[in-house]
Amino acid sequence: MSEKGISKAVIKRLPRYYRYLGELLEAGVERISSGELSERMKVTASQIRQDLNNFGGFGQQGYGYNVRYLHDEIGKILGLNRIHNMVIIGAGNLGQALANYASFERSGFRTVGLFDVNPVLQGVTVRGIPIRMVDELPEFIKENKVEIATLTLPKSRAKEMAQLLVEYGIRAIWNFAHTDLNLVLPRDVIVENVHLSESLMRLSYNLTSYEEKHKTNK
Amino acid sequence: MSEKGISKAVIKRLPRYYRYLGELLEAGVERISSGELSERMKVTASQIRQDLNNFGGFGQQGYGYNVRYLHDEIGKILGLNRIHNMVIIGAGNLGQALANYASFERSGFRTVGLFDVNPVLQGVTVRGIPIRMVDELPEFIKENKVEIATLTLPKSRAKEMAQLLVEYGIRAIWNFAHTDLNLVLPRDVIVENVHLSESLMRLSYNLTSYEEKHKTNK
DNA sequence: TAGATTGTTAATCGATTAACAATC
DNA sequence: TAGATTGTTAATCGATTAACAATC
Repeated sequence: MSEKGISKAVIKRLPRYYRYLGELLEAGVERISSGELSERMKVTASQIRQDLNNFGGFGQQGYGYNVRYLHDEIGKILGLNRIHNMVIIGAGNLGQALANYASFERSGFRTVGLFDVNPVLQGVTVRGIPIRMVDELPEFIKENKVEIATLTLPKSRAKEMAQLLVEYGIRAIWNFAHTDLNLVLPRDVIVENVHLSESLMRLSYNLTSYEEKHKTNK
Repeated sequence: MSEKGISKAVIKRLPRYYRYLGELLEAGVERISSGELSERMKVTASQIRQDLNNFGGFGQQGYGYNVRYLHDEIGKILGLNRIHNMVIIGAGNLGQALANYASFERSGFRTVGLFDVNPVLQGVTVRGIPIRMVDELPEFIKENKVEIATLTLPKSRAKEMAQLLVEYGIRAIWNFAHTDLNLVLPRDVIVENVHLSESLMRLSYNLTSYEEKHKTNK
């Protein structure tokens, strides 16, 4: 019953399939073959079929895949068929920006609380959510069945806060701090990293190496 | 002279090496072996040596790597040894949050302009940067030698804006819109994606599949 | 010189692509 | 039934790890 050993590479692609299927759905497309989808997404049809077959046979020979069905099934695999309660820890610029992002709500990710250590922020509200102090966290997490904590704290404070959050019962951390939390947390806690500065460095690498490559041609 | 064919997997790891070396540097560590570094970073020593040797021999047999030297060399490889001028297109919550991020500045990424299509925002300033209207873009990009555009626009507007930016001379796009720009842009334009919603879905997948796996044990 | 550790080649492992039999 | 397209096995390709000779 339990899926096991699905590779990270496959999981990484699932949300993109989900997005394309959502767009097809909106466009009123009813069925699609791996061949057609492969053209749109610029991946091989073989990869699409292999990826999907990690989770089951969603298609039908001679027909292809029903768009709505496949979209919903991938949604279920991704856990989008239920509500996930989140708190945001760190109500600085990024924390507030994420709290304002209504679009996560549509996929079932509901921000129920916003926390900070700075007393000046206490009571300030963002999109109707008041900023609370972190000492209220243990109770809040239990009462609101919070699964996910978004960490938008400076790296100096992130590790200890992550450990506290886990003590308080948080199951997953969406980590925006520039540090590797997974090395200090139990393995059964999910950590998903968004390292913006690293993303920017990769961009910079590509920019730089592209220029290097073409310098001689000028 | 020109590096070619460095795999994406390697490039993805470079910023992390850079971060660890920066921390060692701050901690006053002078030299480090691939073995020691491998323990800290939880990767194999072999991988570290292989990765680095894509770019040159930075170490010394019997000694290891000089921390400062290696840090600086990786910095150069990543293009962090010069200033990159950026504009942010889309001055909503996320755009403003990114404009407020002083820490990118320290790696040489300088936000010189902030643009939006909404006239209501015209003249509002964020961290001293006034929000401008997009019709000023062509001139602004040329005058300020802007290389990178950060796209924090709703997906409906992202593709056409990306195409305009490229016409205006932008060399790279840091894409926060939920859409695949690379499919509509020339191949020599660098696109680095930050798909927050996809990141959240991967987190949700891991959370869900972990629960599935342990459900039976209860 | 002896010990340590790199740079690099070879072996293994995993992921992607190709091929095709199964089947709608 | 014939045509289309999946599900799945086999072949290829690439990335990671192991091993070790080179060398500081």
